[in-house]
Amino acid sequence: MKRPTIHDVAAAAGVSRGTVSRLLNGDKYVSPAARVAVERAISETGYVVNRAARSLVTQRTGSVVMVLSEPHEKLFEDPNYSTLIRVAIRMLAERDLSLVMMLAGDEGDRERVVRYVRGGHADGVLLVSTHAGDPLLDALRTGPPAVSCGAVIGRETVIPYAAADERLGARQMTEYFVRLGRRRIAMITGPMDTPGGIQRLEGFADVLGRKATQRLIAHGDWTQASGERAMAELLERAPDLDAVFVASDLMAAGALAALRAAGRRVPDDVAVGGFDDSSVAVSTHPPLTTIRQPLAEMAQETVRLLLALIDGAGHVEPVTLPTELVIRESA
Amino acid sequence: MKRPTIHDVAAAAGVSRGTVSRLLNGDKYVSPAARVAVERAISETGYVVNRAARSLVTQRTGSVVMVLSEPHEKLFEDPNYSTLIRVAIRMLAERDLSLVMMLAGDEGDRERVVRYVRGGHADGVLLVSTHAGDPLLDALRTGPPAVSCGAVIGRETVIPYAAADERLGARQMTEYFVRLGRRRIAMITGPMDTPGGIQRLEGFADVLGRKATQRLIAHGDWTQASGERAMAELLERAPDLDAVFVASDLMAAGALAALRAAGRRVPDDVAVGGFDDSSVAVSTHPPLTTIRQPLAEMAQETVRLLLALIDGAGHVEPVTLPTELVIRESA
DNA sequence: CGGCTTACTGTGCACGTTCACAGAAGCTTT
DNA sequence: AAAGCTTCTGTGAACGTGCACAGTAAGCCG
Repeated sequence: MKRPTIHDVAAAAGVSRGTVSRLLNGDKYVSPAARVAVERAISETGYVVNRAARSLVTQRTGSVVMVLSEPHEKLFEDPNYSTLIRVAIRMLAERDLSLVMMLAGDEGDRERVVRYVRGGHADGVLLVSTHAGDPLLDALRTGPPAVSCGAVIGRETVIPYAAADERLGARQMTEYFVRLGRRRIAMITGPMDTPGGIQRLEGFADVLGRKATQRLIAHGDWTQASGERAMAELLERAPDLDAVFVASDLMAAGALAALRAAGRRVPDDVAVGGFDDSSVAVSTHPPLTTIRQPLAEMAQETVRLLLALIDGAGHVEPVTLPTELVIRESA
Repeated sequence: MKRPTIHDVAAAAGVSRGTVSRLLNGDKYVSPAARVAVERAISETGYVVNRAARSLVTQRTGSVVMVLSEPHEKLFEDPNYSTLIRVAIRMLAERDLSLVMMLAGDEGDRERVVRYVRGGHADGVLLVSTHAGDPLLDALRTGPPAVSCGAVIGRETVIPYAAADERLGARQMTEYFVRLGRRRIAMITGPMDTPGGIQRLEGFADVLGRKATQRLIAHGDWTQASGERAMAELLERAPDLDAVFVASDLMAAGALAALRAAGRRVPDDVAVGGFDDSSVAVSTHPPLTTIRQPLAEMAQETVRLLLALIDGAGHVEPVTLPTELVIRESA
């Protein structure tokens, strides 16, 4: 039992291939009579266009590829990806585009992605958590349009993006600590080759100025374990700290564990602030005071930019969205 | 600048299309001389096969679709999906298959999935968290092979799956509570139209027999909020409980919050056991004693089953993998 | 009535592969 | 020396679609 083709539909409707094709592609020149005949024929035969055949002639694939650049072990530890994936699937589906997922954690993966994209297998590329200097970036300069959720360090002008105002968020948290009367405010940053790593530290320094000494700054890699390590390190270097701004909720969960192990009470002895307002923020004890990123909107805007480019827009402006302080119990 | 085709490669190598195609598809009849010439021509021209053209003639698409059946709001709240996605992408990539993601949360989504699959746009279907009686199941009876990660209630014999031994895991936790000397052991289950909902309750009842009264059982829907609600409900109905087995770590995180709100100490007053050993298990306070599911292996086996079916295996046996008790601080 | 526009329809070709087939060349067997 | 393998190669057809183009019919205008 073969799948019906456009020929079968045409025959059943008593018209030619061309007319069926025109209806399918929204051409205006189809008579009402032909329209109903074809529509009936389509539902009778259960016809579905063959994307491969269509791609072959249109040179479009009907799919967008999401490239996840985290090394494999850490991938997805952060629940934020979920929102992005969900929103992307939904928005693309409305345009009849499907979402293909690829990993770019190691060299082999990256090569595969490049082959895939260069081979014309996707109409657009959705970059996620791409680090500065990723060799993928050069390889993707030619080919279909690419956008990123979150800026790509060093390519801000080349690769359009939608992102939260990281720097603003960091300022909001730091100012809040200051308002609370905290004196020795430390920070645990993300990796310094990601926008979240760099810009959240910048916002922190914006507020504290020269008081933001190296001694009070430690670095993590977004994982919970790294947050715990960094916190232990800070407690050693600066036992008198009374607040810590952690650049992600997940790392903050690690920091809480380290503080507990050291016998510090939160928020009494040490105030803790996270970033993201992800689902872990409410499952820690105490629940995290954090900075909310409008993740759904970011995802939405990112996809919107990509769709615009796919539709032929020569240039689109990056989008920056405001963050918001969410006060819970950790500070 | 057009993309090179197989013709260009053939011309550059001084052979015919056929020879290039044979090399590409691993046919054994290619002379060593031709082989090197073609390989050089491929790398010189940067040739990549056009999947659309290939699909057209082979009737294969080179892609597998993962269908996520959770309603949209809850989707991905559980970090377990991450592992599955990651493993699936990797394993499929090795076979040059790409992973397409689709949602099947509402009627419109489901229709899209059916059209997609029926239209022959995927070589296989990977079902995730499909609930009993999902209309999708009937629609997918014809078409490419489908497997599920975790059994599909009511279709265990029709849709092959790889799953953890849910019932065993529930027994392990319940027995552990008994060993600890707990007397009034309650349970918060998952939704009763999912295997995790049903079988974890069965394991619980296996151990406690008639002591597993309705009064000590509450139901959640896997979300953290539902865990919190269910715990509050249990505390009301059975204030004397001294242990609670929660069918997922995420719900257990919610239960911990409810217990804390009620002033119960964990594990002193109430022992809490989770299920999954997901990332939230270590970010709660206290860290959760839980049942580890071998998620990576489950994902791996699921994909393996699907690949076997795609390769033409007429029938494959479902796989059940053992669980393991992980003792932390909550019990 | 001829010419011009508008609304619609059918047809041939191209897209880039794979596959079946035919055939050539070299080697072994009868 | 003929016949039969084995190894390798080239060629035509087919996959199902969209698009450019040609063509038809009807309506309108002068």
